[in-house]
Amino acid sequence: MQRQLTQRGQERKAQLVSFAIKAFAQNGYHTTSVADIVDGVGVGKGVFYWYFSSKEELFIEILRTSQRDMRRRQQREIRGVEDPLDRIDLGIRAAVLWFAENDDLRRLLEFARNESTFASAVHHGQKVLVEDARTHIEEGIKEGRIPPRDPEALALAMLAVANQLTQVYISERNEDPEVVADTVAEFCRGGLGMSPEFRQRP
Amino acid sequence: MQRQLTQRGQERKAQLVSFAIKAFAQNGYHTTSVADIVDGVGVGKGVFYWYFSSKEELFIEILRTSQRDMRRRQQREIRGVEDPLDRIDLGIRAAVLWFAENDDLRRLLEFARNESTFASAVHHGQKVLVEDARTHIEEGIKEGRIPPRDPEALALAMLAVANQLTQVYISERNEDPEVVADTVAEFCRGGLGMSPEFRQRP
Amino acid sequence: MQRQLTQRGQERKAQLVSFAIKAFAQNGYHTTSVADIVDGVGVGKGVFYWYFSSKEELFIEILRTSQRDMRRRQQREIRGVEDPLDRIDLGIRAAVLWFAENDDLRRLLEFARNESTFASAVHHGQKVLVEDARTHIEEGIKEGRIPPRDPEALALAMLAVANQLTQVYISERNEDPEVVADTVAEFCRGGLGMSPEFRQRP
Amino acid sequence: MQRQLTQRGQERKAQLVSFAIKAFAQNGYHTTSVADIVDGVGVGKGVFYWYFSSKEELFIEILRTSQRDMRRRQQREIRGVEDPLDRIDLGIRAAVLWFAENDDLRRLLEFARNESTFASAVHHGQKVLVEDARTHIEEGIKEGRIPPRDPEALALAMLAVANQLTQVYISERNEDPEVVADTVAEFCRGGLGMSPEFRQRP
DNA sequence: AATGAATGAGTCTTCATTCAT
DNA sequence: AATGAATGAAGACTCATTCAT
Repeated sequence: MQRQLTQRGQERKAQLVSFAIKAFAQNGYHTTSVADIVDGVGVGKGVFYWYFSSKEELFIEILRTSQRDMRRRQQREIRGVEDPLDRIDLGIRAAVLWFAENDDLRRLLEFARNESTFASAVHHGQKVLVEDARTHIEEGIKEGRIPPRDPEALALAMLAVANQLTQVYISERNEDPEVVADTVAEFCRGGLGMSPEFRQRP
Repeated sequence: MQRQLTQRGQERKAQLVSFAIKAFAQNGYHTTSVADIVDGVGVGKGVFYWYFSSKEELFIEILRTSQRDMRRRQQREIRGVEDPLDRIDLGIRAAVLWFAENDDLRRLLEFARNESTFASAVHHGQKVLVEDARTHIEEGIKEGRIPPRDPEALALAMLAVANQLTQVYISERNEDPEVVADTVAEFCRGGLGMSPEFRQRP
Repeated sequence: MQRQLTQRGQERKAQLVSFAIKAFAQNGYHTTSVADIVDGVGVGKGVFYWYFSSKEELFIEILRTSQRDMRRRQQREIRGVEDPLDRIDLGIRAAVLWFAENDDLRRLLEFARNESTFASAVHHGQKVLVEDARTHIEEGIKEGRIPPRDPEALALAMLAVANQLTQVYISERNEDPEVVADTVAEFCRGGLGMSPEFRQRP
Repeated sequence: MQRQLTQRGQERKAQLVSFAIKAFAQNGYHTTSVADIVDGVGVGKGVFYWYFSSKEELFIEILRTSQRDMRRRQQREIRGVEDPLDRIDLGIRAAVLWFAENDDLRRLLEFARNESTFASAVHHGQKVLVEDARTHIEEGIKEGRIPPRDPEALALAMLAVANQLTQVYISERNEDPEVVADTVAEFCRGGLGMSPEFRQRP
C-alpha cells in the first residue's frame, strides 16, 4: 500500500507500528487481533486499513524494516575496519547488541522464520546478513587465518549463537549485553577455528 | 486427560497424533484446525475430544513426547562412553541426526519456543538437555581439557548451532546428515575452546 | 460442498434454502446478510457454513435448482405432444405458469442474469431452455409453418416476453396466470410469424 | 442535492458521473465503492459528497438521465411521422439503437429494475415509455390495422424483446445494431398482430 | 467410542459517510 | 471546493468446543 502521508499520517502509522510490535512480541502474531491494535492505539478500526492493506502486510513491513535496521547497525560498526577478523568480531557484537536493544523485533524475526507465511520474507534479509559475514570469513580464509570451511555454514552458525544466547541471557535473565557479546564472540571465534595465535595478522 | 485406552484406542490416538504432527509442521499450529485433523484421519469431531481435552493439550503432548524421544536418543548414543569430550561429540551428533529424522518435530519445537503459550512447555525439556550437556562440559573443564567458561551458555550455543544448521542444510537443502553433523560438531568443539591438542586425554 | 446429510440435516438445509430464497427475493442478494438468514431460521451462524461453503455457493445452488425445476416443468407439459407448434405453445405457457408460481425464483434469476458474478451460472441454464425451444422452432420452419428466421433469436424473444409480462401482470398486479399465459402465447405466435392460417398442419 | 455549479463544477460532476457509469456497469453497483469512483477520477472523497449527497443519489440521477435521454431519442426519430405503425416501428428501432450505443446504461437500468431500492426510480420512466407506445398502438387499433388487445401489454412485450435481443446480439455478440433492430421490429410487428397486409393504410 | 450437527464469540476486512484543515 | 484522515457499524467467514443421538 503506497500512500502519500501527511505529517500527522506518518505519526499515526508509526504509532500503529510501534504498538503492533509490542503486541505481536508479547502475545504472538496470531493471538494479536487487528482490534487489539487499534484499540490499543485508541483509534477506529478503519484507521488500520488506511495505513496497511492487511495485518499480514503490516507484519512484513515490520520484518523488513527490522532487518534493514539491524544490517545498518552492523555496517556502521564495521565501517573502515580493515582486518576481516575484526570485522567478524564487531559484526557479532553488533548483532548481539542490536538484539539486546530490540528484543521485541528479535522475537518477531524468530517467529517469522518458523512460519511458512513469513519465512520467505525473512529469508532474504537473513541471506544478506549471511552474505556479509561470508565475505569477511572468506577473506580470513584467504589470509590463512581461518581454516578453510564452508563460510556460509559458519555464518549461519554464528547468527544462531548470537540469537540464542541473547534470548536466554539478555531477554530472559537480563544480563549485561556487553558480557553476552563477549561470550558469543568468543564462542564464534573458536567455532570458526581461529586459535589464539591466529588472531594477529602474520 | 488420563484415560484407560484399549488397543484400538491407542492406535486411534497415535493416528491422530501422527497426522497432527504433519499438519502442524506443514501448515502451522494456528492454521491447522481441529477439523483439518479429524478430516485428515477420517473420523468425527467427537473422537478428537475423546482423546484430547483440547487442541492445546494435544500440541503439548507432542512437544513432551518429542523432547523425551530426543533425549533418549542422545542417551542411547552416549551410554558407556567415558570420555566427556566424546560424550559431547556424540551428543551433538545425536541431536543433529534426531533433528534430521524428525524434521517435523524440530519445526514444532522451534515454533513452540517462540510462542508464549507453549514456551514454558518446551523450556523444561530444553533445560534437561542443557543440563546433560553441562555435566559433560563441566567434567571436561575439571579435567583441564576445556577452558573454563559458563557451561550452560556453551550448551545452549551448541544446541542452537545444531538446530540452525540442520534446518538449513538438511531440511531445506537435503544434504547428508552425517556431513552436517561433522560440521556442527567441529564448530562446537572450536566454540568450546578445545584446541586440537586438547582432544586426547592427557 | 459435498456432505453426507442425515434426515435432520437435509431438513435444516432445506429450511435455510427456502428462507434464503424469500429473503434474497425480497431484499436483494447483496442486502441480505448471512446473519439475516440464520437469524431468520433461528440457528447459529456456524450452521450456515456447515451446509454451504459461502453465501455465493448457496445462491448458485438456488439458481441451478430453479432452472432445473423450470425445465422439468416444461418438459412434463410437452411430453408426447407431436406438433412442434403445439410444443412451443405449451412451452410458453409452462414458462409463464412456472414463473407465476415461483415468483421469488424468477426475480432471483432475473437479478443473477445482470450480475457479473452469477451471469455465467444462469447462462448455461438459459441456453438449455433456448436450445429446447430452438428445436421446435426449427421443426416448424422445416414444415413450412413458420417463416424462416434465426430460431435462437426467436426463442430468446419469447423468453423475454414471458418473463416481462409475468412480472408486470402476475407479480405486480396479480392477474390470472392463465390469461397472462394466453397473452404471452399469442404475442409470441405472432412474433414467430405464424399467421392464423399457418396454425393447422397442412 | 441542488447546488449552483460553476463551469468547472459541472465538468467535475460530469466526470464523476461518467466514471461511475462505467464502473457500475462493469463491476456492479454494490461492488463499486465510492472510493473506487473518486480514486478513478483522481480526486478526494470530499469531492464526491460535494456533488452528491450519497452513492444512491448518484445512481438514481444516472437512471433518470438515462431514461430521459432514451425517450428524447425515440421522440426525435418519430417527430412528424404520421402513420402510428411507422411510429411504432421507428420507436422500436430507436430503442434498440439507443441500447446499442449506451450499453452501460442499459445494464444499469436492467439492474435497477430488479433491485428493490431502485425499482421505483426506474418504474416511472418505463411507464412513460410504455405510455408513448400505447398511444401509437391504440391509434393503430382504432384504425383497424392492429387487432384489438391490451396495448400496455403489447408495449411492455416490445420493450422486453428490444432489451433482450440487444443484450444478447449486440452487447454479447457484437452484431450489427441495424440488423438486430430489424429482427426486433419484425418480431414485434408480428406480436402486435399486424399481418403484412395490415401494414399499409387502407 | 463415535458421529453429524450446532454454537457463538471472534477474525479480518470493507465501506458509506463525516470531519478537520 | 477539496483533501487526507477517521469512524464504526456491518459483512463474510472460522473454529474450538459441546451436544444429542
